[in-house]
Amino acid sequence: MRADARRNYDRLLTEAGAAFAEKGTEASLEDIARSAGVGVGTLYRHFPTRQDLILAVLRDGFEAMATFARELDVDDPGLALRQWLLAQLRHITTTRGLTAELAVAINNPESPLWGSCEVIFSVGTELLGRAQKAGVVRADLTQADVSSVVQGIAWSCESDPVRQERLLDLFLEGVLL
Amino acid sequence: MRADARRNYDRLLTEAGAAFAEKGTEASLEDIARSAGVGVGTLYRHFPTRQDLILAVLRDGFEAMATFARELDVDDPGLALRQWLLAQLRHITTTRGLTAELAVAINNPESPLWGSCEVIFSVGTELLGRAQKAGVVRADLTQADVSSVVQGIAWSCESDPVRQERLLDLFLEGVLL
DNA sequence: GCATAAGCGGAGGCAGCCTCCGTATATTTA
DNA sequence: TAAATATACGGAGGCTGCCTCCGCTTATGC
Repeated sequence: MRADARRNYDRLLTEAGAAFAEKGTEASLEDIARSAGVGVGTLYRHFPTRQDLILAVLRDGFEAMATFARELDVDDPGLALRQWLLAQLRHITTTRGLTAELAVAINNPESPLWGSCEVIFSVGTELLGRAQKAGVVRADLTQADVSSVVQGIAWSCESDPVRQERLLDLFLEGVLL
Repeated sequence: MRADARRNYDRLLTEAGAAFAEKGTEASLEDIARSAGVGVGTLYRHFPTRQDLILAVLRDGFEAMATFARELDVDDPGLALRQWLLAQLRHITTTRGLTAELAVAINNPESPLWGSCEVIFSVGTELLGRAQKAGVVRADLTQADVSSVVQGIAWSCESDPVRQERLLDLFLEGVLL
């Protein structure tokens, strides 16, 4: 790879990382090219699709993550696992787009979307309350917890209902008394 | 509201529902207007933003969901809750966009994105394995389960790290021995 | 230094977003 | 029922972002 190509590649990666973190993964590619000081043609030659660019940015972050993971305390595997998961949460969150508005709305009465989530929320609360009264669900669980977990599972296994069910069961086994 | 306006509103809602289910929430609004047999101007008058349209479609579905929930077996609250959550998963999944490519990739060796997820996956497997060997995590848990749950939590509480942590702990309490 | 392979960049065609306003139609009034 | 009025319609047009294509530039090897 020619020296100038390498330089442009690196600049694009840096700028893309900043842009995605700030504006989400839908940030304008022309803007990214501009702030890297190259033409769009150059961007597209290095990263034929947006996906490719996102992926390259993620890969960068992944390496740092892996390093972090290898340095975690070996003597306390439970704690280490937890720290690892937390770090991942943080990383995913900074690179993820903004599609979560609805997921936020369902737990936030201030949101303009709240009104139409209310029915669902109250019905869910009712069912949860009943299950708790019957003593089959731990009492400290809130409807907000439940809806977030459900949203999350739905999203993360969008095209695999079998996995969705498995994860839901995993969650419930910790929740059912 | 004038009769023709009502008619167009309903048509738009129907077509939008179909389009979002088929192509995700990024479906072209001009296409939706066209298939509803109205001009884009009409679409934008009724639904000033894409968000408004998505919301209206969801609201439609929510009503059916609430009806379903009210009919669930009162004598078995645990089962009723589970059925309710499953129905929600299904509903969310059909209306959600397609941003889940990465979430899928991390559990799918066939995906073109798999390569760069591999490091993360193997490091995670390592940490999980250690925790399991130490007897602090149940043995039947897989790395695929963990990464899906983490992705899901990250997404569903994107802008609220406190909630993220709480949900993670909820999950772990069911998982830790 | 020269040849040439490698890389650059931005014009241009296309698609989707959203606004604006002249036209059309439902509803009200007399 | 016909005029008056309020309400709603539609699509042209301006704009932004996507992606391709190809003539020009520059690094590299001899």
